[in-house]
Amino acid sequence: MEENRSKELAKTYDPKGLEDRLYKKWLDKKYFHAEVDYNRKPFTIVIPPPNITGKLHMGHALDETMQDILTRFKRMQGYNALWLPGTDHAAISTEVKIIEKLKEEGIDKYQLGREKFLERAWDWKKEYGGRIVEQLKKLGSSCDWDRERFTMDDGCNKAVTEVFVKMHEKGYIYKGARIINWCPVCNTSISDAEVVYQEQAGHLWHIRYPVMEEDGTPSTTRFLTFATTRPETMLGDTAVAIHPEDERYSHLIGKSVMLPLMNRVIPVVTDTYVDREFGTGVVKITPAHDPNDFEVGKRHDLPVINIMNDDATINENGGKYAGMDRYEARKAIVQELDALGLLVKIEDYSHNVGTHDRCGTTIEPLVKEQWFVKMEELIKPAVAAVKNGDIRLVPERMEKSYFNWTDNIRDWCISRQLWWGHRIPAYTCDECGEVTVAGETPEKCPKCGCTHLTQDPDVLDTWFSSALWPFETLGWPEDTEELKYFYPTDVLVTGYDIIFFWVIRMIFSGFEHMGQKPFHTVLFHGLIRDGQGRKMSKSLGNGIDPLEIIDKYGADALRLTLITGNAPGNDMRFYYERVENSRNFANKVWNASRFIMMNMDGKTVTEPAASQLQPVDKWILSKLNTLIKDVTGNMESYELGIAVQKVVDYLWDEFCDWYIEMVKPRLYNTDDAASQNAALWTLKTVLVDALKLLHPYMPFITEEIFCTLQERDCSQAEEARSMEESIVISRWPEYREERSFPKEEKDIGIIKEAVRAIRNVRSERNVAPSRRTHLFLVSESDECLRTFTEGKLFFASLAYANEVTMVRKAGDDAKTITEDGSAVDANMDDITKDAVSVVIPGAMLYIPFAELVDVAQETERLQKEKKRLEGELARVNGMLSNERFLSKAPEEKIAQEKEKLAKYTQMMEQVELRLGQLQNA
RNA sequence: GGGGUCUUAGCUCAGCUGGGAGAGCAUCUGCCUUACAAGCAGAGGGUCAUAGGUUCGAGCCCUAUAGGCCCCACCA
Repeated sequence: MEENRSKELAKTYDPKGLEDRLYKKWLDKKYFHAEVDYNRKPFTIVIPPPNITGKLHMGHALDETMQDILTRFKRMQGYNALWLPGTDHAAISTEVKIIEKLKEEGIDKYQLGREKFLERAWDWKKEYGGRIVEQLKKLGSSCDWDRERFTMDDGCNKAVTEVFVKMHEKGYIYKGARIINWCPVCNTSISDAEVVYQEQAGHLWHIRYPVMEEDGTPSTTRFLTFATTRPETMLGDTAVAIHPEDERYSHLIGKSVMLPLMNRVIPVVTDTYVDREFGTGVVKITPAHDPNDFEVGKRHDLPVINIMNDDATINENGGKYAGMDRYEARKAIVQELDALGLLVKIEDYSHNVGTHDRCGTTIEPLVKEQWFVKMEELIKPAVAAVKNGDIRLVPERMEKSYFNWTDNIRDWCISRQLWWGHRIPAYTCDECGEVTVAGETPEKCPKCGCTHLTQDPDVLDTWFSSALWPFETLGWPEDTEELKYFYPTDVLVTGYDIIFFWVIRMIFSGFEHMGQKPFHTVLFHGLIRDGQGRKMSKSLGNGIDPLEIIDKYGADALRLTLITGNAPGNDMRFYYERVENSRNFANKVWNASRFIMMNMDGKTVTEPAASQLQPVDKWILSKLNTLIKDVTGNMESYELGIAVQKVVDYLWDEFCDWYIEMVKPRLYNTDDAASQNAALWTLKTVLVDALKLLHPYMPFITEEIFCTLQERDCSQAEEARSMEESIVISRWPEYREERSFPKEEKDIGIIKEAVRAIRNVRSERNVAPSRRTHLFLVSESDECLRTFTEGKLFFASLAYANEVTMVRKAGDDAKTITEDGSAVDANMDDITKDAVSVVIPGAMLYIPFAELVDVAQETERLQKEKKRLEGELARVNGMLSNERFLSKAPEEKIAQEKEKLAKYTQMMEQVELRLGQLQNA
């Protein structure tokens, strides 16, 4: 202990080393671990599991910071706080990465085989799954690592199978041939949500098909012309469609046309899907390769001819084009059509092309057998829960986005032609083809009894398991205590970009499988962009690595930066300047603490009697009290940025720039032990509480100071010290009525204004260089304000209401005043003649320096002030004479306005008085 | 095409249910001051996109317009 006290604290705050040391301590002490305890209220957050392939990026950093803030806040409030971490297997993105890596080694996925491939995948998981976890720790995340989960661990696997079987039994999961989005590069189907549309320059080919004559031969004169962006799909055309009410083509209803190149006669059908205004008003119908055409085909019972292989080459249904790549075939087909005189023209055309969000490949719509989840019924409770407020989305506007999704929901394609993921528990009988869905591999086919069954090779969409995350991580489908105690969880924190992918799916899954919502609040955040407002991306190379920022500025500075300066749910730009500011704040807090510890050194600080507290002490304590109330309120309504901004402003502006300055003369220039004790106690008390308020945001620095302070504080009783061995588990400060001092708050507020006014006048007059002003109240009984600047001593007697504030120059008698510290009675008449006045809210300050007076300037100032007051008076009078305002406004507000009226009226009188005096002068 | 959102100081953004235009950074001025120059004390700078409307009163509510961004759907 002696050693600690004598050790000098570094002049600047350096987070290096310190952060890892503290994090290790927290883990060793198991502060983050939560056990079921029915005597305490739980607070639960499940982490949005980062991909095992992922590297920590700014988006994660923000997401984790917000969750950590909530968790730490609730933990300090006494909740049994559980933040449950884990990682996601991320089916497709992981598989893509592994394939890439294999390619580098010259290994082909299919040559390697499924089993070996999965071994590699698990190796990958072991290597990289741990990486992101370590990076989360760098941020200070207070996760319960003992409960870490993985979407493909045994428990989750069990949950997924259970859900699949159950939903299949209920008819919510079905297998069907549908148009799906096919990625020819990844060789898998993807869901609608994984398709991104990109504007691409392409062409519009105008093609004509000969109309069939009565005699069954193609006409050489009558054609039906249409336009297409994908001419190669004509190989699979099974009809041509027109609008039923389109008079231009009514004569062709019931007729057929000849499909060139394939020499297939296909019918002309009528369908309202056709837009008469677009192009020629004729559409070729390719049910196998276009979702709309597929629907048209169903309505008209058209054959579905698939002309494409999985790798986007033309298959045997494409006649002589079989084997060609889709784009080669396109070229060849266009050429041939041109040769046949069937190509009318080619237009440049820019249109939206669907691409795969993972690899950017243009997707091909294909008809395939896939597994789907029927959404219509499932979605209902999820919609209702948000509508009736059972689940709250923050910010509220996200509800619109949410309903936009739910209102247009389509069945969810859940099968993926991948290897890495949860394999679909469906088994096909080799003999009779019967499909059995079961939790365990069936011994024999229930239909024919054959013992040879083959499991469906496909795996499930990665979001299928993530949808179960809030309860599978708590032990479901087992009936665990954890599930009973921690479920439903409390808050889900995530980006608005995965409302559909994840949030909706978790909500309906919670209702379906648990009969209960998975969480009561969803807190959304935006994206982090670079300094130019661009999305951070690998291709742009504009990503900023959070770990680099942590290394340079510390995790606390990064966290503070991410959480401040933007509204919930809005995107934010990342600037180094802002991190610097955060780092500077950390340094400020560090130095304030250093100041306090230096002064406390070797002293026994005890709680002073209320009478020993000086007005400034009461002021800062009262302000703290208000701060506690505000911050707690803001945090409870998820206004995290606003809350911490208030703490920062309080610590920097009020505590450091005013309180510490005001208290210095007391510590350095007097011997009043009681007063010093009161000051030190106030410094310590305020610091500790403010640190606690700050701790959820800046866990490391607050812990370091908190502990150092405890160690050095020899007045602290031994048992009291052990009660709060760490700020992590310390008690959240509470509002205390006995520490509310409205009068002192008002008084010091006025003094601050007064001092500022003095500084302004001095600065404007260029009378003396403006230097730091030290001031403090001499005693509690009188309302004297003693200030000194550059060694000159001023005396101020302060009053409000009907009195005035005066600052007198301390001449030869200054010393007497200093020594006995008593108030000076000043007569108004004595000073008004040679004083400069400054109007401040609620009081008038006279600065009695003749040399400062410039009548013209002062008159101008007062006239400006008069004008402002006139405006204010007009406003307040307007309000108070308005009947509607008087009848509708709350009492408090009316009283407030009346107070203002009185105040302004009085200020006006003073201004006018002073103006008169100046005119006489 | 449907929906959302934004337009406030030079830059990036706060501004909750209408009632005194704010912060950070940048700029300028003055300070080595006994916790902190990563600091301190100040200053300048805004017709709150435009036009209407509701109101005693609008950055905030309503309508329209212009421009930016995002999401969804997607037209062959």
